[in-house]
Amino acid sequence: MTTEPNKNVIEVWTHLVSAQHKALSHIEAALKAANLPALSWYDVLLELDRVGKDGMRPYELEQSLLLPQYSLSRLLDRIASAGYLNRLPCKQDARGQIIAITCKGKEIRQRMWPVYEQAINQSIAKHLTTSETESLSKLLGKLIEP
Amino acid sequence: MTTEPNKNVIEVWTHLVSAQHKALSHIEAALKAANLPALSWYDVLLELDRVGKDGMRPYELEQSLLLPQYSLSRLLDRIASAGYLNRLPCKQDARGQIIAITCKGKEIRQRMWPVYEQAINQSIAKHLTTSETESLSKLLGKLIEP
DNA sequence: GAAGATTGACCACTCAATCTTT
DNA sequence: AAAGATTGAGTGGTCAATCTTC
Repeated sequence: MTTEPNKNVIEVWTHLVSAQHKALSHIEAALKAANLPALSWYDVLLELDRVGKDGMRPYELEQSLLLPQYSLSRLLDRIASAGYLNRLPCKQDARGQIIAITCKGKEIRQRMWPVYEQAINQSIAKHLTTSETESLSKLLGKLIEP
Repeated sequence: MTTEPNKNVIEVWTHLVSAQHKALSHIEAALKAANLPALSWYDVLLELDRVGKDGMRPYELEQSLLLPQYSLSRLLDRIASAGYLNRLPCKQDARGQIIAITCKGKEIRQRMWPVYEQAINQSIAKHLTTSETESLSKLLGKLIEP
């Protein structure tokens, strides 16, 4: 809480970067080794799967994923090209569109999850006790608060 | 430590991504707003500044930074073009080279640090007590261990 | 004018291939 | 053959500009 230099604060930052990098590399490598799409695709497909067949608007996705509009636009292009989602015109607002997951998209997401989950467990759970996991989750939560 | 699905483990992962993303965005934005180079340049310049005027070999830098060889090679290109480091032939091993920070490089690194530090403090210290900071540092440390 | 979304140009990262020296 | 380092081609991210509709 002080404004003076604090060694532990710097260390939190460097450890945060290293830990995220290490876990992410492991997860992406596991997906690639299983011939599955990248993690960014999973995030999109998960959200679309949750809202079901009525789909959602891209600007709604922006908020849950941490992507700017132009970046999401191109990501959706690629996922749509692979046949995992459809883009439909939006009747309420002709500027926008509705994106909805396809059967093929649901299927690939289901195949991704076990690989993803196992990689998360290996990156996180293997290093911590149950109680440490809980503490870490709470502390990281504080960093995210506005 | 279990192999069964654990809600907190997933939450640690998602919070880790969000927290790192939030802090990184803030830091990069602060550097850009001050018309300073990106964070990746700082990491290189800091290592070079530490070893002093004798410089170091690129493959040594690879280990401290989390970059593959080809990625570092291009990063060094850019930093050298800006005049912040010199590439010198290596007499002991003609395959390699020595990279050393320039005066201009030292200067820009010194100008980057206060901006960087303040952004870290705003991203981390503002959200945590001293004791929480210490705990978080230790817990994140466990994730990095091999 | 503002919001939803896309695009062209540019920058940075990745992979595999390459070159030189050991 | 292995290690240090670079490069060409392809991919993804970023910025500013643009288009359409509200």
